[in-house]
Order: sequence, then structure tokens, then C-alpha cells
Amino acid sequence: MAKLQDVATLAGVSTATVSRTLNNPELVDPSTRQKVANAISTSGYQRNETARSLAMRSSRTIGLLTDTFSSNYFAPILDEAIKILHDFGYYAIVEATGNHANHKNVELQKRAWRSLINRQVESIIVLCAFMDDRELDEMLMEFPSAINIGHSVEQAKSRCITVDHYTGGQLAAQHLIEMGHRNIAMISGPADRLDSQQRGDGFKDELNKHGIDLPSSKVYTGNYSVLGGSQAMQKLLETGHEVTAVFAQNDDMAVGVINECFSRSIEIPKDLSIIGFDDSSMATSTMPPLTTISQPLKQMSQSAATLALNLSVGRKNDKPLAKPTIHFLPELIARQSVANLAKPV
Amino acid sequence: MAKLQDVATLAGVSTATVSRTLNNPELVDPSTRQKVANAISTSGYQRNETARSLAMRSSRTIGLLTDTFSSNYFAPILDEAIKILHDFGYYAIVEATGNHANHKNVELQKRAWRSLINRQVESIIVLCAFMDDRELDEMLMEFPSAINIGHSVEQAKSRCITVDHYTGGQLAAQHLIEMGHRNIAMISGPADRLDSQQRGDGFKDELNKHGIDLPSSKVYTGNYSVLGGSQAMQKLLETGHEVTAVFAQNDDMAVGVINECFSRSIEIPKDLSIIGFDDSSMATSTMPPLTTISQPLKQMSQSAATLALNLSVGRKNDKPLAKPTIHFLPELIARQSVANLAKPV
DNA sequence: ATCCAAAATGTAAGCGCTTTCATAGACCAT
DNA sequence: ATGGTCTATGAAAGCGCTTACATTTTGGAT
Repeated sequence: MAKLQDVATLAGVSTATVSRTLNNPELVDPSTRQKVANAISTSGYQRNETARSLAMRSSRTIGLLTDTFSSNYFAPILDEAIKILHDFGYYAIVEATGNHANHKNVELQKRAWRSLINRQVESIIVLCAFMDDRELDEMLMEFPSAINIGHSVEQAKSRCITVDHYTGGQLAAQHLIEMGHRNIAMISGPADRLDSQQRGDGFKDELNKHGIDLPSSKVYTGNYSVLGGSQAMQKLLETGHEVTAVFAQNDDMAVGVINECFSRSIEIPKDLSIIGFDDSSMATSTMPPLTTISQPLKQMSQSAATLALNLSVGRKNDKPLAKPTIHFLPELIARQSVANLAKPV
Repeated sequence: MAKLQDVATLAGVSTATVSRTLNNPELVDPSTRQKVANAISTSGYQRNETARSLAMRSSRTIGLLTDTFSSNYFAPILDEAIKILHDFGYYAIVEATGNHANHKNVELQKRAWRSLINRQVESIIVLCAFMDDRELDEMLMEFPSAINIGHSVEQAKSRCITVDHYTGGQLAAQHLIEMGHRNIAMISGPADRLDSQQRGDGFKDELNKHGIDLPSSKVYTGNYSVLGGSQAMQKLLETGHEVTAVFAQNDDMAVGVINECFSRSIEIPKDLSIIGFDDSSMATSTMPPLTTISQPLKQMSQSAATLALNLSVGRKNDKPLAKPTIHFLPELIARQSVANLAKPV
């Protein structure tokens, strides 16, 4: 593999000139520029980014720390982030620790985190569903350009890209109420997750505001998975509550609900209405298409990448990109899984 | 950030000794080892992997070139590959070029490919659905440790991890025949994709072998997407073919078929049987659960990662890992979307 | 011709590691 | 004591780039 020195010899100039031709062409005479260009193409020279990183004290690399790609929620975020980084000439080193909610995970995540730092990444974008908030805050404080998508923690608040789960919960409740539902159940996510709590609180509060009660007997816990959703639905049906609608705190569980209904010949939305959360890719391909609360994943991801870039040492002297939004608002996406009881056909 | 020199000074030894303590502890006296360990922990030293890579002429990094993470097919492969690389102390740099089947994509992919090479990756794992075979072969030949998952190309054959699509097609046909189906339709993937052709050929040949014809009037083309599946199904229904079963060449299209049937109150598998391909994550959460042909994605990914590691310069002197399998066989996963016409209940 | 600022190029010192080679002890057998 | 073999360490030369600084060249303006 040809190196800078080879090109220099071939072109009859010094390595400095070649380097300049590559990085600041305006500093070198057009004719030399041409000579160098020729030398480069005949030698098939490819710049060694490792050496460059070392010399420039900047890796132009961002770390991506995540649980898994196998998630309708994570995947589009990661896609978008990588695209943006690439557009700015940055690289992405990815660590995926696996999708476990156990203690072993903490250890894996910390190891991955360290190895990213050792690798001289200029920022780390954390996208982990199962990460202890205290732990996360500590980590973020340890690495001042690290940012998180999803959680919001005390100290590193300004580096957390979040969506307003509470408002999302309210939105779901509002829609159900508008459509004439009064007898409603909820299938919540894991009890120890903040986003789940917030979605639940928003939902409950909004219901209360309209004089509708959501007793704990009508709240079932799933684990954000399809299976969890159908199991929760099963329990709900067994208790014999006569609800007309259920709010599943994410789309995966909503799919579980739909499946369970299907196998019991409960028609949606005629017999039961269902509203989800996330607007994940499956929401359009359920039957019927799922009414849900969307998170602006793409924009969130763009914000994260932009913020990461702004905080990167390699870009310290470039003009910063537009200040990214930190806090996003969810939106109601009305499709066909909620019946209008108020205005019956 | 403390550097090796700082640690050396603190411990009262040379940098060589510190380096050895880190990389070949058996070469240094236990007492010095201890001194160094102390110096490391009091200084909070973290090794600079960039400098290390440069000095060792080995980046311990593998490039991952893919279209997107948002795919039930790609995501688990990527997950698994990264996990294995990590276990061997390797890093993964990921480039995702986006999910477009157009010519612009070729340009993007080539750029990403180059940038991975510049970054001194020791191997590249290519996982791109839309890549021209000739183009791919050239690329693979240019970088002798690059490997591909999915395609099989002429020259770089030994570095292509594939599944036998033809056999998969046969399997689907066999199952349908065993279950008593004779009047069968097929929804194929994009015509220009080899895997799709092979799945189709296997299916058709096996059918023929049993005296069943698959005229082109019973073959519909989708584009491997849910929407494509339902559109193809729509056309099929409009032509009024009296088929009892359809083979969708991937699970996404099978989902489309199921949806279309649902909205027309065609019961599966009572009125129509459907078999998919891939055994993607959604196959268990359709209603009814989808009978399909599984690809051993996890094993394929492991093979890819292992092969990549074996071919890496950084591991040239380590003993090679077990020789990975290159060619995988698909398997029938019988669930509940195919009715048994032979032995009616 | 002369001088000077600006433009173009070269020289060489790093970046933070690894590793070869040389050196110095330590230990044992003669 | 002498030599030889090991083991433990250090000195220093890179790895392939970038860049501060020094030097040379250029092209007016005088």
C-alpha cells in the first residue's frame, strides 16, 4: 500500500506538500497540485486514516452504544444517525450489547463504553433501553460530549434527546375520549422504566381530567413485547372487564393485543378499539392499521447526530451546526384501530 | 488524558516496560508489574487505541457495509456479528448506505467501501441486498479479506456466505404438496435478484417433479415488501385463480398477503394457505403464525464474523478459529398458515 | 536593479504507542 | 573466577500522517 512518502517521491515534492494538496489544496500551486494528483492516481495511494487521526489528535469517529439493531424503534434511529455522520466525513463505531434487562448487561455496557473511549471516539451516542438512570448520568458526566437518546437524567440533561412521553399519554387519552370511549384499559410497559411511567401518568391524568377513572384493576403490565401484549390482553379478557378501548404503551404490545383478539374472533375496531405508541414500522401493516402515537424518531436521531458533531473535538474550529432540538413532542397518528363511538355509522 | 509516558514516569520505568506490562505481562517481573498497575490506576490511564493501531499496523477493526438496520433480515445478522467481533477484542465500523435499489446507491456503496478501507479495517463484511453481482465480485477481489453475506459471486466464491435459496424453494413446494395442495400460486421477489430467481426455480422445479404446473399466469411479482405482497395478492384475487395455496418468497410479502386476505374476510388457512420465506421475527406474530422457510441467520452471521477474523492481519499469527461454514441449508418451519388438505379434519 | 510582502515549498518535530536490539544482572555449572 | 544462559529492562527507531516554522520563490512597486 502506497504511503504519503511514495507519492511525494513520485511527484518530486515533499510529504508536506502532498499532505497540503490533500487537505488544503488552496495552499498549493495548481501545477504542483496536478503533479501530486497524477502521482496519487498512478500509485493508487489511499490515505491511512489511523495515522491521520493520530497526527490530528482527532478520530472523526463517533461511538454508537446500543442494545440491539433488532428493534423497530432503534433501527431507524441508528440508520439516520449513521447517514448524517457519514455526510460529515465521520465514522461510526458501533457496540451492541444485546437485549437483556439484567444486571449482566450493565457490565457489558460499561465495557463497551470504555472500549469506545479508548478508541478515541469524539462523542458517544447512547441508545439503550435498559440502562440505569444513575449509572447513565455518571457515564455521561464522565465523557462531556456523550449524549443519550431516550432518557433524561439530572446532571447531563442538556445532552439528552427525549420525547415527551407524558404528553404522548395524554394524546392517546384525548383521542379515545373524543371517539366516545369511557371504559378503558391500559397495558403498560415495564414498571421500572421511566418512559412507561410517564406514558401511563399522562394517560391517567388526562382521563381523570375528563372524569374517567383508570383503576389499577384495569392496568396490565406487559414488557413492551408482542408476547407480553397478548398475555396482558388474555388476562384482561379473563377478568371480564367490559372495556371498549385499550391503550397499549407501545406498538409491539398492540400487535399482541390484536393477535389475541383475532384468535378469539374479537373484531377490531368494532368490538374493541386499540391505540398504540411509537408508530413503528409494523403499525401500517397490522390489520386494521394501527392508530398510534408517533415519536419523531428521524428528527430525534438527527438532533443526536448533530449534537454529537457539535461537541466533537475534530469540529471544534468549524462553525457549529444549527442548535439541535432536545425535547420532542409526540403526535397522534389516527389510522383505523379506534372506533368512533360518538358518531356511530 | 494520561499517556503511556506519564505512567512510565510515575512507575519509575520505561515506556517499553509499561507497554509490556499491558500486552505481555509474563515478560515483566511481578514487582514491576505491580508498580505499573498502581501507576495506571492512580493516573487513570486509558490506552489510545489509535496510536496502538498505527504502531501495530493492525486496527483490530472490521468494517460492516450494509443497506440499513431497519430490516428483520439484516438486524439480527448485524447484532450477532458485532457481538462476536467484540468478544475477540475487535471493533466494528458501520456504514449504512440506505435502502434504495437505484443506481445512486452503487455510488454511495463504493464511497462507503473506500472509506472503510482508508480506515484500515482488516476485513469488510458486506450485507447489501441491492448490489450488482459483477460490481460486488470486483470489490471483493480488490480487498482479499472482504466477505459477503447473501450473494455468491464467481471469483470470490470462497468468501461468500450463502443460503441455498433453491433448496428453500423446493422445501416450500414439498410442504405444500405433502399437505395436499395442487393448485398453487407464487409471489416472487424482484426479478433481477438472484436469490429470488433461485427460490422461484427451486419451487417450480419441485412442483414440476410432482407433475404440477406453475404457469407464469400464477406468478406475481412483489418487491419483498409488505405492500408489494398485498398488491400482488390483490391482482391474484382479481384474476380469479382458484388456488388453495400461495408461496410468498419472503415473510414481509406473506404479511401483505395475510392482510389482504383479512380485509376480504378470506380465512387463513381455511380458505387459503400461505407459506413464506426467511422466518423473520414477524413470522411468529402474524395471525395465524406463519409457516415459512428459515434461514439460519445467526449461524450465517457467526460464520461471517469468524471468517472475517480469520482473514484479519491482526490475527495472522494467532491460531485460526474453526473453519466456518460457507454454505447453509434452509429449513421448513411449519406453523399454522398452511392447511392440510390431504387429511382434512 | 532593488526591496519587500505574499505565496509556495521544504524541514523536521511530533502524535502515543510497539518492538527490535542492546545491555545489565542473576544464576548456575565448571 | 570464568563463561554461558536466562530474565528483566531500557534506548531508540519507527508506524504514516500533520503542521509549525524556516526557507525559497515570485511578482510587483519603487
